[in-house]
Amino acid sequence: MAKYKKNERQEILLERINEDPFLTDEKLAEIFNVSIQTIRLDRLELSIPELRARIKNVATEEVDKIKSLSLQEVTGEIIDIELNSQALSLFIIEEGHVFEKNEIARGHFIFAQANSLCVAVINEPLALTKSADIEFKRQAKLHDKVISKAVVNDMDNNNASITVESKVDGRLIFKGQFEMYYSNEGDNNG
Amino acid sequence: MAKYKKNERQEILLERINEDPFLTDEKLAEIFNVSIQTIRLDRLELSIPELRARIKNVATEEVDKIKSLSLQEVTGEIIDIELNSQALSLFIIEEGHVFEKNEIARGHFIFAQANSLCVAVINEPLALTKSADIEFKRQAKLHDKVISKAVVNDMDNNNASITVESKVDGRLIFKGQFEMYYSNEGDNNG
DNA sequence: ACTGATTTTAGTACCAACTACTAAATGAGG
DNA sequence: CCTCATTTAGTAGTTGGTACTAAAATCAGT
Repeated sequence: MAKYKKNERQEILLERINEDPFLTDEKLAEIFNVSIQTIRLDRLELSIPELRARIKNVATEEVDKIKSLSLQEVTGEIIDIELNSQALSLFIIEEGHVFEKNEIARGHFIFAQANSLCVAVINEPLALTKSADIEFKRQAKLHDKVISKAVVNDMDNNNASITVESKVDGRLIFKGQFEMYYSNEGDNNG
Repeated sequence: MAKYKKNERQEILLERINEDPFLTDEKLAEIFNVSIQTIRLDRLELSIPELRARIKNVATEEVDKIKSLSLQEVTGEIIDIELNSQALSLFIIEEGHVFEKNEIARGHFIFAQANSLCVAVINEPLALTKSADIEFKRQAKLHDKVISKAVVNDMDNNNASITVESKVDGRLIFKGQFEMYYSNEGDNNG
């Protein structure tokens, strides 16, 4: 139970609280075998907020994450659109979109961006994907900015044919040919 | 500022706290134009925990949600697998997977299930989707149980050809032909 | 209008987990 | 031994409550 020096203790304290933000000063005092006051002094010096504030931070952060996830109804941000003609979207690959081990984007997000764009470019209340021919040309990695471009080739008889190309740094990573069904009845998309 | 009756107030209280768990009794008292004691009585009757407990729940629960999201590396639960041959997975359509307005599953989740299954069935450290031909036969709706079956047609020269069929209640909703690249180097999938 | 029950307020004591502050005790180095 | 840094102790005050008692207000039925 050798006590740490101030420096050491504060370093480890930071780590510990990072690992588990739910530790009270009391427990931390036990862990480091010092008084509560010392822990409080440490937190003050390191400007680590108190337990409740930490918990609240965790809670609000996670709430934000959930919100941003439900925003993913349309994957990617539409940056230019000419209805029934063509559209452009940007999708930034974040932690949630990649495989942990190799940081390669999961294919379905790339697909989702393209698919969402197809739905968006069609100016009708109902738009469903009927079929698609897709090709993954190269991998997208964490933090890549994927630009997707959809071009409507033709639209008639409630069917639209759309070509999508997705690029990272100008290099093609994905290409897809989408056949969509649309209708002015119904209320939404798919 | 007509005051609600007890029943009404408690119903709305529940909703309010569900929407925003960060409301103190004090603020709730203001909102409903009643005393703090009344709010506390209400919470007691409805067994709604106090603010701090609520926040803590959000913090811990949402951490779990994030974890379950990373579990979605494989979308759907694999229920049977014969490596390099065939596999079966179940994917239950939940709130997060559908368009709010019409409760139709977003296509990319259906695609993701199929794609993940292809990755899983290949018993190699690296498996990437090269291309796919897919067809959405009919819509999947909220709470549907989608059963996906992948059959490996052939594997050679680091390329696998896989057919996937997804069904709800025995009816085909999705069919896809996947061409995968695999390798025993690298460490993961895509 | 009166009564009895229901609902709402008020008020007190207590709790956890603190902050902010003062002050005393303990170390460690020169 | 003296001194400065570090640690500990202790007090008062805060937030957002619980648990409890009791009074006041409101409502419902006769």
